[in-house]
Amino acid sequence: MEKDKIDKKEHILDVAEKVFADLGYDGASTRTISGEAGVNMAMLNYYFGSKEGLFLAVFERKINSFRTLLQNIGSDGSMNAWDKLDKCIDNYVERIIANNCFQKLINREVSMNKRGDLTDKIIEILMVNVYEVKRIMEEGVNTGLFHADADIPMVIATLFGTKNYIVNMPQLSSLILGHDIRDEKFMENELKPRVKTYMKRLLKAYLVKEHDNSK
Amino acid sequence: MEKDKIDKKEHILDVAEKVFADLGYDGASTRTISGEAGVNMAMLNYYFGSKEGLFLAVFERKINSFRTLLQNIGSDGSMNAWDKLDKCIDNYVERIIANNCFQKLINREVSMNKRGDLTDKIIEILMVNVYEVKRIMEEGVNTGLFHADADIPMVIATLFGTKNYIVNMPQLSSLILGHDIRDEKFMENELKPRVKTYMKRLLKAYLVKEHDNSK
DNA sequence: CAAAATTAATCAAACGATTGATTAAGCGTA
DNA sequence: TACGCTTAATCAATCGTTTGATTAATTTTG
Repeated sequence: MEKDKIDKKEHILDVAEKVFADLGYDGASTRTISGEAGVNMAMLNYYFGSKEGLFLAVFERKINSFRTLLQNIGSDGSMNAWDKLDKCIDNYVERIIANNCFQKLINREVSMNKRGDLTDKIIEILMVNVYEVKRIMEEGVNTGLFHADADIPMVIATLFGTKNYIVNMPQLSSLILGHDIRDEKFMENELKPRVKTYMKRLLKAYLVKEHDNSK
Repeated sequence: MEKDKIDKKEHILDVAEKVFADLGYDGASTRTISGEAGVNMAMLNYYFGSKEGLFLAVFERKINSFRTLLQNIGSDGSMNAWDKLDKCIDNYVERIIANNCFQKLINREVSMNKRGDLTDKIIEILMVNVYEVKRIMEEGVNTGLFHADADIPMVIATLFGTKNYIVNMPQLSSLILGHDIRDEKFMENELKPRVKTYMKRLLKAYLVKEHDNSK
């Protein structure tokens, strides 16, 4: 049936995403990917032209689904900046941890300076989300809800950096947290709510007006 | 002069560090490294045994100087947990931003899942520093200085994650911060003090006892 | 001290293994 | 049969590493 054709390509992309994330672009050989996917090596070139073509296909498939990630929480008039920030955190924790393989891929690729055209595209898309968060935080400052001296750009670095650290260095954060974070159940039932709660408390403590931010 | 002989190994390590940082472990071939260093290919194996040995030599040279630094802070009886935390932040910001190439290299390799022996060694070394910071924070909790409900492992993820984010994704953080962070002057005169101040305020706001951490 | 013996450093060349990619033959279905 | 899919076999290139020979430096010996 023609369905198998489509599903096989998707299956290859699924496997390739994971292998690329685990081993890096150079470390992931076409033989490893095809072997893991249970298909003949030549199928990769047949479907995607080349290794780089496969890599790009992995990216474009995911990136398209990422485009609408933060669906304009900022423009929702029924929420104040605190609620919006909470919603951002919730959405991000859910999304990032669910796609942690791809997240590792993104970070490795961006941290690598080569392959500039692809990197530029990734950054451009990532910035859409960054600006959305930034806009919400600045709204909080402007409406007087957040601390006036808050360093918003740095808060963004903390928000994204903390979750990146957990996702990108699972061996390290597993040791720190005392559990293997690659365990699905622990991830879903404990880590996700824990990260959400922590991030909200952390940012709230810093952004709240009452505390002294000038020391 | 006989100095050249000793300096040659150091020179190879210098070049290897840069090439590894630019291209990654897999991407950096022994031919590229030896070529860039202006030495014969066989010298890498002659001096360091293997490519992996060279990589570990690069790694250990950098990490060793930092290891004792944190340990001295933790065991200093004249400081309380707040002072120690401040000092940790100062040292880390100075150190990591000054060695951002090396930091990118570390993160890229640790984020990989396979190649166990090499990654395990790196993690083992990194954990020494992590545990030292963790010990200081737990001291703050146990002595009643820090908030009892503070999520220390997550705070560590924030501490390291925020800095990693800035260093690893310079293109992104440059856009967020509004300046090119690869500009030496901006980095030294503005970014470093800014990150220090921010990290101290952020962690203090979260760790301080007075604020409500239970919402 | 000078000649001889030993060690260390360096090199070009080549090793076997693996890389990404291509080929031509075979397969199943319409 | 004809066409899209799949396969094993094979390609040249590159990988990390090893080799044997050569030179430079050091030590030992007479």
